[in-house]
Amino acid sequence: MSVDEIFEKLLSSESIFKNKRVLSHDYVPEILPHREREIQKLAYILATALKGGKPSNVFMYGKTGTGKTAVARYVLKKLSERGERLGLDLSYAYVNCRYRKTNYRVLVKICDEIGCVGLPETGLPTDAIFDKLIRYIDMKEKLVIIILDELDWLVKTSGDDVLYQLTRINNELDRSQVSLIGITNDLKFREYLDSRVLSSLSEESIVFSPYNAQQIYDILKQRAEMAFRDQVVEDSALRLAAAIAAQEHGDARRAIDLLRVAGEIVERNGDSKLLEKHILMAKDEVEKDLIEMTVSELPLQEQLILLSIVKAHNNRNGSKKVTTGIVKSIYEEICHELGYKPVTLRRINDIISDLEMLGIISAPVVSLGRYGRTKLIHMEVPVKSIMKVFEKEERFSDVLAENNKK
DNA sequence: TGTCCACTGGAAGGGAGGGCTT
DNA sequence: AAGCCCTCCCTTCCAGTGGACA
Repeated sequence: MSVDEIFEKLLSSESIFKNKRVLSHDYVPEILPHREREIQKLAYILATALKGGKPSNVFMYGKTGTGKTAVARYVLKKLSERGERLGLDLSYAYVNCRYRKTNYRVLVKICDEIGCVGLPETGLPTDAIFDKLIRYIDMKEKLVIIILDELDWLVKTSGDDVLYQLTRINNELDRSQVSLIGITNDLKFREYLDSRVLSSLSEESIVFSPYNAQQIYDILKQRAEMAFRDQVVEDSALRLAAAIAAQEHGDARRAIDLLRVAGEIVERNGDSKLLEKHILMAKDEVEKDLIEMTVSELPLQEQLILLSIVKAHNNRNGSKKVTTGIVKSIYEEICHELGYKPVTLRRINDIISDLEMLGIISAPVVSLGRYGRTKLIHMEVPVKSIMKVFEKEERFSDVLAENNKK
């Protein structure tokens, strides 16, 4: 089929989607099923703002896809609508720390969100940005609510300095006030925090438990009705998607991804109904895409280490364990062959930790007694998807060719 | 019971690539 | 242009450690 034909086909056939945007990550529906309790609690806390007071800081915990972000956005949206009607000056900033791992970038993003735009991505002292933020907020008499999503990433990579400053920002403000909402999916995260920051941040806390299959089904049903034309989606397909997502610790976002990708597959194939088989196809595609994208965006050294880990697993005869030391020696061989300068063991160790954070590998520290202490490295994703990325990279072709010979 | 392996992971710092202010 | 300060990736140095083995 030529490109023209593809376009033609897509345009001429009636889309199975009614409103595809409903299935995107940042869409917040009018009704959030099974989160009534959490919404109420957050609304109670934030309602203080409507009377001109400063709401308590809130800490929200819960695994990925349990609705934390959606609840926060939902309540904030309602709050600012209501605030507007009452003539209150209220604004909020949403920052996902996963994509802005430094203090500086988080601050710039906050400024950006509340309308203080045009700050450079790099260059200024962090303090200068902080001052700008304070001055901007204090310009008008207003309440600013800052949502810090995936806060654990920020604290793990650059400490809690900014968090500390933010929890104390009200001392610096004369006319305005700031409330913080911290969101994390790492339940052990509290341990990393300075106790002053923790107590200030968790004046209130809300815990989100994972959805079960029935609840995910309800969510999917709601979205499917909005997203697809009538009679397109089979109920069994929704059940299956819900079951798959429930297995993976009740992640509703994953379930919605499955539904969206399945819809795309249906459309691509020119089918008219979304069935169980499409969900299964979507499952593979979603996983593969995610892994391939992650791996292909890794910096050179991280790719080299990952390649070494994959090789170590391939070479492993029988029960030989893959440890940091083994990866290091294979990595050094590969660097030698390809003419790269190898990084030190200390750096390798950090890279292994990074790969673990990304979920590509698991690397718990174990003690082998007499044989020392090390990380025991396992693959957490199919090797095939990783290799697919490396095979496309010309710079690795030499090592891979030799690998195939063996 | 103590030793000692093979690391782990904190701390400090450097230098390349970049932007801001003066 | 100089002098700061930023991030990112990396190095050097080193104290700390769980548990198999002698």
